[in-house]
Amino acid sequence: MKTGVAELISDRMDSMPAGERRAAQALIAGYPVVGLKTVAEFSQVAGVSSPTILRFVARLGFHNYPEFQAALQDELAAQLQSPASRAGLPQPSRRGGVPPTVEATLENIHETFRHVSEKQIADMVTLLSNPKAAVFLIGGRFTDPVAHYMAAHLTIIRPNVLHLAGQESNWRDRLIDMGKRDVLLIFDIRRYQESLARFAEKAHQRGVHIILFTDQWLSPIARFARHVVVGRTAVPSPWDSSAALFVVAETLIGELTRRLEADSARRIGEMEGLR
Amino acid sequence: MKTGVAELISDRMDSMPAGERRAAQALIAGYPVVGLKTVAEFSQVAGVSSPTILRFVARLGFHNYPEFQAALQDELAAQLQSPASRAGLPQPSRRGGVPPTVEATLENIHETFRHVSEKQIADMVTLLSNPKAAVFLIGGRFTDPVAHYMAAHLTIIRPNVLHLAGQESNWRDRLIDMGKRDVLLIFDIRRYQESLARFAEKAHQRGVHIILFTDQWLSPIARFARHVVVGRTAVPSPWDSSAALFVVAETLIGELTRRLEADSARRIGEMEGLR
DNA sequence: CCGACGCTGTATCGTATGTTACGATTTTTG
DNA sequence: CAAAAATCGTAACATACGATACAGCGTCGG
Repeated sequence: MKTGVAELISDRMDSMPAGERRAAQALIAGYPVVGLKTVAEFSQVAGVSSPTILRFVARLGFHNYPEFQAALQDELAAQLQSPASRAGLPQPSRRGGVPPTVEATLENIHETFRHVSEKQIADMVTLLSNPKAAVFLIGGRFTDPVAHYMAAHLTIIRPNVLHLAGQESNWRDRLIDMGKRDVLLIFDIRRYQESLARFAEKAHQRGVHIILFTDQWLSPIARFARHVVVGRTAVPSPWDSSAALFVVAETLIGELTRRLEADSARRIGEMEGLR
Repeated sequence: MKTGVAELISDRMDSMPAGERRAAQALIAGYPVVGLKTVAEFSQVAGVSSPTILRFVARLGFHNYPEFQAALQDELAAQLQSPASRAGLPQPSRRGGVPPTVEATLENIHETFRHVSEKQIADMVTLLSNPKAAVFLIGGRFTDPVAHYMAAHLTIIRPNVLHLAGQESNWRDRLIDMGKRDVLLIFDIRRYQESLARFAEKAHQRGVHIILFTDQWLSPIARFARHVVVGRTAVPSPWDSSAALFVVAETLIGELTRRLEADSARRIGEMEGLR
């Protein structure tokens, strides 16, 4: 039975000393190329000494280093030569390659983007690309980190970005600063938070453009939103998954960065100068 | 301009002597694996002598054999890292909707879970399932929201969970509370933050179990980590993507919830009662 | 607190590897 | 057809590579 080197590693990884484990991680990170280099180079990449590398390969069951390299080469040859190698056979042990909940997540992301048109994304990016208009972000109990993540990026590429966090009384007072040209990004999945809905309504009354990220059951805030992004959240797990919304957020960040390229490049340059 | 080795060969193939041409054909036939073997083996496969191999690589423009091998390795590394070559496009039916960056993200998630074994996940879950041991979470500039997201869930299903946020001086003092049984979850992708590394080292000296979420270039914290999760972050965008790490985090949350089902159900019940 | 064990790095050794010189053989050219 | 040129293989060489012995160090158990 020909068991792959990568599996050998993940099997015995935990029964290894610290140094050899570093070797294992370095090999996985640059698989399999670093294993084809010399022992000295390998050791340097892994940050350990040469003998540790040799002990590492010995623990995997090889009698010497060349034998270990030969195994890698055979594996590589088999992988590259078979034209059907694209289907994802490299892990014969694990069926489907990924755990079911991850598979569901992948499916969710895919499905989410089938319903979010590129035009919709472009429209939202346009809204966000006006540097005069302020951008506010807020989220619910589990989704606020996603809002935070998005805010961390937006702050870099454009001014007037504010993540509304902390005490409710804290951000409620920010309503006073919101005007017709401004944008409010809300993340809200079930169970939908009452406080968020109240906040959204007030903002809506002030003429703020609301962009809502929610799940397929639609937060009540959708009523006030200019744009609604529906992300699939169902996974075989006790929790809902926010991964799809996370990816949508990253996509918006990327697109907006592209759009503002000229301006944001100068801005980033200035920021570097301030260090 | 970096022209591939294979192209170099086909360019100059016809201006080669018979022996070197045999070498070229042998290399193309088993590309690039035979080129990574020793000169003697290469010569044997090609059916020529060692010096002929040397003259062959010299004609391609390389000064010596190791330089030639290094070029092959670089080429191979670049080829393996770009997902387009391998897993390719397993979904030819619905390639329409998703933008390229999303496609890359999906591929990243898939690839990430090829290297994270289920056993590794199970081990990490075991570490996290001890309610006596405290769990601390921290992240870098862009990844701290992911840590926050994970903390929000963990807090519900088990006690002694603390997200280290805010001022550096703030969480540094928390070291005093960390002991040998405790677990520290760190998210760190490039550019790796100096402050995080210092913190990790201190925690490591106190005997804390460190679980590291990083990118394929391995944060220096890997040196101190008991478990290292390598997430793919490359996307066709100015930013790196944290989506893969996000999904890993969700997976851990789900698995841990399942493991603690009995305890956490009672705990959640109590929480409901407190409203 | 102390002894034993295991892990890791430094230094050293033998050897396999890449490299070069030179002569044999084939191919080319006048 | 002969001489010259070019190509190729055999053999000797030097380097650097993998392998090993040993000592320092931290860690665990008594």
